[in-house]
Amino acid sequence: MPKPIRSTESREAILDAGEARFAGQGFAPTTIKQIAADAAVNSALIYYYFADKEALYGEVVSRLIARMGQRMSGVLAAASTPAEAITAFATQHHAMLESEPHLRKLIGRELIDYDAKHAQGAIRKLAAETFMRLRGAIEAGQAAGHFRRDVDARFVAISLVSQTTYFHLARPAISLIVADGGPVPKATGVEFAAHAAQFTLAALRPPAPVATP
Amino acid sequence: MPKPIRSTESREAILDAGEARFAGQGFAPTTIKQIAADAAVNSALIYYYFADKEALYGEVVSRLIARMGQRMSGVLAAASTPAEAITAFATQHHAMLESEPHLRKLIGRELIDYDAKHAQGAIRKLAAETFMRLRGAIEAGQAAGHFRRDVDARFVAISLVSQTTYFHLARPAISLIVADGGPVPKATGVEFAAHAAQFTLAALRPPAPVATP
DNA sequence: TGTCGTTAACTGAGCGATTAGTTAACAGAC
DNA sequence: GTCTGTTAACTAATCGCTCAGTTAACGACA
Repeated sequence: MPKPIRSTESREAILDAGEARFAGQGFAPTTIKQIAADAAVNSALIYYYFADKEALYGEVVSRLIARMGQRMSGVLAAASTPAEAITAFATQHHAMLESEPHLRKLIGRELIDYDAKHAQGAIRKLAAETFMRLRGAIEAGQAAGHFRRDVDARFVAISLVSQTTYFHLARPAISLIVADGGPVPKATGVEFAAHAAQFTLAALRPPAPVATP
Repeated sequence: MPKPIRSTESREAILDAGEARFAGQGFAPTTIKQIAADAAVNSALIYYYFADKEALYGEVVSRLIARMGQRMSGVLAAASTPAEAITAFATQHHAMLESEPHLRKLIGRELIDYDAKHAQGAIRKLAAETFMRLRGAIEAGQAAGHFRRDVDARFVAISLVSQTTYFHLARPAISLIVADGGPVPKATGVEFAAHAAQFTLAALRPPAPVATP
């Protein structure tokens, strides 16, 4: 039977299917035939658009990280004070990891399995744009005297990111701690994101000035 | 020709080889033959000691997590004040992740790929013993009035663990931030662990009392 | 308007290599 | 002589990837 020509539609479908499969099962256990079936496409077509399985994987990962960077950069750009930037970042970073379920697994695996080699470019951009914006906000707060100055702004930014990220990455362990082994309630995630922001702001609070008699 | 009988020695060798391979490459890409070769053992012997590849993997992961829990519990038990517990935990947790290179990858993958299902028991024990000790130290500090009371001690403990863990998990990304893409210097890791402890203690510092006129 | 050439999009069939797991047999210890 | 530990040889299945084609769309030219 003849085949309808979908052109770039097929390519997108392959990328979407690949994202879901690679995120859900990992690289090796995912088969080209699975992706083809999910995308409703002949498996050979995948090799028409992508050099091989790994090249497809690379595009999937890069696309996802770029999406994440754009979203977080937007959040930071919209904040009007350093404190607000920190709060907004924590809240939105958590929300993003909650709403894009593939993110946590795909990026986690890319970092662990491949030392981010497929996403080099995307991660470099993430570091240069999104992370730098976050660091800039912290340094602005330090310059204005709202935050203590005796901490490395880069370290503070890492501390902030680590909290929201880890909460999602280590979900199965967290669930034992906050939910007795059951699924972590959505409200708890929101609470924790708020905690991370407050925690960070509290750590940045300048020490009480010494009384000058 | 048959080899001399090594019994439990062979079993241990298989577990060790499995640990290195599963950590280095992940579950699926690791083959039974590779493990057998590394352990200097016939591949069929693996099926003599373990039901299948997955059962072997489960034992490898559980053994590793148990080792980690024991070490960290010891660190916490040795601390004499809540503040010292926090500092010691951060320092030693970092040191452990540095000295046991398999930990980061194996546990990361177990959390992401399998929702910790192979390590259920080991992680449950970790949550009940090690994590509870850490939480207890924080609550003791709150009870004694050294730490502010308006934070959930469980969340604080997660915030602390997340920082040291994330630093190692996201190493390829961190290297772009603190080392311009090169390998993260050992000293930077130590500095960050110290930062995490100070950061946590700063966030726990009670707010300056309001002057009562 | 018709038709011819070219190219992009797509497919069915299958090769070659790999792998988890099995089996039947055997050596040494007790 | 039986049980534990160990092995070589084998199987059944899977999977990445290639290849030799087919089909649809489009532009050029008569």
